[in-house]
Amino acid sequence: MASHGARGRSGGRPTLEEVAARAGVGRGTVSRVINGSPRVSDATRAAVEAAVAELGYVPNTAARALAANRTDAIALVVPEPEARFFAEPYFSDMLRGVGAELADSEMQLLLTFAGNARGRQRLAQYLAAHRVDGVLLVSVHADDPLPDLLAQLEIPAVISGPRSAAEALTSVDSDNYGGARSAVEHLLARGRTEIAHITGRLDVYGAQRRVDGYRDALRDAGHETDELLVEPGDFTEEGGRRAMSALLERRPGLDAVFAGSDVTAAGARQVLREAGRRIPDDVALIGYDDSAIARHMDPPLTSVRQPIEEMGRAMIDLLLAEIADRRPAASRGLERRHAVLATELVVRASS
Amino acid sequence: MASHGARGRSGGRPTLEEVAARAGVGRGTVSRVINGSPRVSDATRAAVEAAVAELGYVPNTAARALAANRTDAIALVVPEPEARFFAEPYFSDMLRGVGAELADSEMQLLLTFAGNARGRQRLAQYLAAHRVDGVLLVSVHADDPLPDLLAQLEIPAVISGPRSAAEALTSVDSDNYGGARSAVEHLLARGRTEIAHITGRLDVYGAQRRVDGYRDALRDAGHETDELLVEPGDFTEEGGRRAMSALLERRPGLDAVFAGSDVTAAGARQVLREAGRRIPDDVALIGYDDSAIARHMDPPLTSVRQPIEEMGRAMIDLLLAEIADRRPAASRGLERRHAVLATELVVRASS
DNA sequence: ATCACGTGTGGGAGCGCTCCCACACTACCT
DNA sequence: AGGTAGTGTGGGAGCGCTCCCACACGTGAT
Repeated sequence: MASHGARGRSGGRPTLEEVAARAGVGRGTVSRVINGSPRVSDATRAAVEAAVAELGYVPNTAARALAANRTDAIALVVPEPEARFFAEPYFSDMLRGVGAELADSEMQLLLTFAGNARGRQRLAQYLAAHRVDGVLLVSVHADDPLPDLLAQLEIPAVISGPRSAAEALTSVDSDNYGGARSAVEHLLARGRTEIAHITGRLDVYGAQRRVDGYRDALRDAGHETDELLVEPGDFTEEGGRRAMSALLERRPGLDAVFAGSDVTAAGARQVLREAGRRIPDDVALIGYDDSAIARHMDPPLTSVRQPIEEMGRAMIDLLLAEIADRRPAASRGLERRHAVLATELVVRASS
Repeated sequence: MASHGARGRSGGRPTLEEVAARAGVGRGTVSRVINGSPRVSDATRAAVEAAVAELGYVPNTAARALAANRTDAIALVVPEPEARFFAEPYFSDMLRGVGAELADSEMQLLLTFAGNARGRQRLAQYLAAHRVDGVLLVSVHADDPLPDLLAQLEIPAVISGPRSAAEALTSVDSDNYGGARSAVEHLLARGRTEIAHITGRLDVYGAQRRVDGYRDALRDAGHETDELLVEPGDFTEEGGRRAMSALLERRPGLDAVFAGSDVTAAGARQVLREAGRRIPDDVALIGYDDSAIARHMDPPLTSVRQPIEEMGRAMIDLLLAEIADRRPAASRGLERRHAVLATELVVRASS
């Protein structure tokens, strides 16, 4: 057996040319049918479709990508270690929305982790090779160079987070400020007076905005700011425990805690229990994200729902639009390129 | 700093040809350097590498794929709804092993969900288009047509599970039978006499093998089979609760439970607690997977550790070898194409 | 009749690579 | 001297598409 015969012409998949021959038309016509161009007569279209079906023709992605200079793929970039991706429901919700919105598109989704230096390196290489038509960037940190890199490479990209994170990039955000306000206002309305806040990781934009919402709600209600009631967390359960311990020590009289995430609230709850505080009788507790944890906690946790799945959908919509705009290199419409989605307070037994 | 030098040309990225011109060599030589061929003199190689660096050359993936008829990508196919993927540590461990082993390869990993009919459809289309060089198939169910499809399309593939699942495909499995035996033998050695088993989903091959191991261990120890001590579960917490309730009703005198997964064990634990049974005093409990849950449970859960991460590594190794073998269309070495990795019982306070 | 258009259609010219053959050029034999 | 390897190198011939120009047809206005 000739070793170089592996390039087998006869045994391979059918090509455009073969379909064209079968249907008795030219290559261009088949291409038009495949790509849904309207400039084909009904009879011709039917003949081509028949030939495609008979031969089981499937377009060669590589050839298309080379000729058309596009890949029909987009990347969901997670600049976090994989462990966090699995630990936080945020990402799975986001992925669900993205997947759903992408379901009826031809686009293929690539999941890319870039949690360490090596991953960053690979990603940069990857983007430089233009292996994707667009990028979805979630969980961007304060000093992250990724947005700049994307802008510089002129790769369409949508970021989840506030516009300030990367002015040049389209963004989709949820109303972190308003969500935090609604939580605090709810606690105030229930008569709580000493309300603590365990923040998220402050190098994540949204976490900072929640702190702002917390502060402003208290200030607008006439409370004076007590910085000892604010303790940094990091979105993890362990961080929640640590912060709660610190808070109890500094302000044993607190009667409510607004946590930066449900997971954090779970950690805080443990410490409160161990300290003999009843929830909500002694201390009211509110989380953020309204994830599955919130529903299953004992008692069920009041939480600020972010429309994460919708955010995923919105991000895809904007990204696809931006990719489509890239073809005719005009009309760089700057209108409504920054979306903010509303949050909702889901009240349960913990408050 | 010269990275912008050649950009003006046709507005695009530098090509092989441009690198060749810059280095004063031919296209073929540059290609050889890029692909690490040894048939290049040191001087020439250095010149080419300099030109590559100066121009910031990055190979065009599409062109390479078209010319070489390969994609440098492999797919990790998860034939489950996305929710399960996130809920079960099994998948994240597997992904970690796969990712680690792939880190120093040029291969890119695609994560593909095919949990519903629509996903299946997309996947089939995807495979038919040969968009990947190989496939990793995890969590295959009994009547799944995917292995056959892969064999038919002649796409290199490695399956996680026993060889019987798809004789034609390379497989990597952990010793489910032995793992279950070791768990039961441990319980027997501790003097337990009425040992129940909550199974995994029985349409998953591994779960069935664990039942076999459970039965054989009891039989070999001279116990007679009591089918009322076996209750089907589905790997979920809820399933564990349901099964435990059923078992307690049928066999209130049981003194040990071997659960099909740690998550299942967590569910069983809740029901045991509510029924007033102390662990391990009244009832010993053993899980499977040795996931994070096991370590953090109260009391810490004895569990059968599967080397999932290693399985991921092994799968990648075998797959890459198979892809490499595909080039010279000879030597379809059938040797050691079915690997079985050992399990280990991790004993903690619950037994 | 001529011209002007719009509508379908065929096929040439690439896209940027890899593969492989041909061709130096150098050893080291007979 | 001629022969025979082996080594490094250049470049033609594609891979299977998309893009776009050319052209064959209508059809209606001049």
